Amino acid sequence: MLSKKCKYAIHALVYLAEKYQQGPVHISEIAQKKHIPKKFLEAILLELRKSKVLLSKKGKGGGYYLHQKPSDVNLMDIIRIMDGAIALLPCVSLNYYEKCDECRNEKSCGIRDSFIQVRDKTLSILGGSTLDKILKYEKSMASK
Amino acid sequence: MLSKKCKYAIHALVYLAEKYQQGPVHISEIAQKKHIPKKFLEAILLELRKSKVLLSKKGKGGGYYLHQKPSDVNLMDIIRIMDGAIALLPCVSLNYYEKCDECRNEKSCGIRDSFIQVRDKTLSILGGSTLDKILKYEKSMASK
DNA sequence: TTATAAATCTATTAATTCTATAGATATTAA
DNA sequence: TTAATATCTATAGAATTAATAGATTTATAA
Repeated sequence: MLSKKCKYAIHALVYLAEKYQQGPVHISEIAQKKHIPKKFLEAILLELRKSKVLLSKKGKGGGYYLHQKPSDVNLMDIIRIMDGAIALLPCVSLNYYEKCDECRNEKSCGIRDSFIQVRDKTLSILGGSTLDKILKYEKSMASK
Repeated sequence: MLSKKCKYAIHALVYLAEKYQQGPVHISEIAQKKHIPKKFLEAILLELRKSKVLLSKKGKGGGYYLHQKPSDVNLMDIIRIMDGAIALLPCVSLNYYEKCDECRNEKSCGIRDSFIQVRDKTLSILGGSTLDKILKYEKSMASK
């Protein structure tokens, strides 16, 4: 399961993709529209800014906005920033690998093999899920 | 990420699949061979017994053993028993569904769509990963 | 120059979950 | 009757998650 923090981050980013190139958006606006606790969202957006996903402008008329085009931001990257590993086992993670105590010979571990498959499929789907595709999907479904 | 409890459960079950039809196996033996804290493993095996995955025999010469053939036990079922939902979002889970506060119209949510794909691929891979296949894989790799 | 509105930073906390352990009890086989 | 085993109840420390509070900094506009 993704953490709430991560889920909030995704929703906030989809909202900012909708407002892409329309100037900075207030935290309060996002919090209200997406039903996210404001103070919590504050910390989330700050984290996304530090990871170069967002840019911000302080002071009056300030707010947050996307650093890149919506087509350059995907769910895989967001989840890794907010929650860390995507793989279901540490010994199978590409970015957050940790050795497993249970098996001596990693290569012959039949458990790993299944989770490597899950990891690769998941990365492929999430890596292809960009903010613009998510928006397009929502607009195509809204008319139905 | 799977919990350690779940990972321990999988390793223990693979071990019991190896000893299938060779009588009950002691907790201590599994704990030692798989490097799992004994008392923790105790709770895990008890949970698997209550879920009908294992059977047990008390007293001298007792222990735990598989209730079904190794080909009838798969990772999907084990993970659901130990950790609950497999889906990455509650609003996309088949067995542990929960409504999402962030989106009004679930059907038109572009985020859900991606996670439904991840869920289905994951279930398909894990559902097909049975204990006997895991064992076969290990034996085929051990000779290399 | 000043007032205001916004992000930023530091700290804290409540709740929950995870991981693990301790000790008493029940059961079975020899 | 004894020893070996699972079973049950309770507990607890650690880590993580989710959320809040309040002070500070920065930028804009009047």
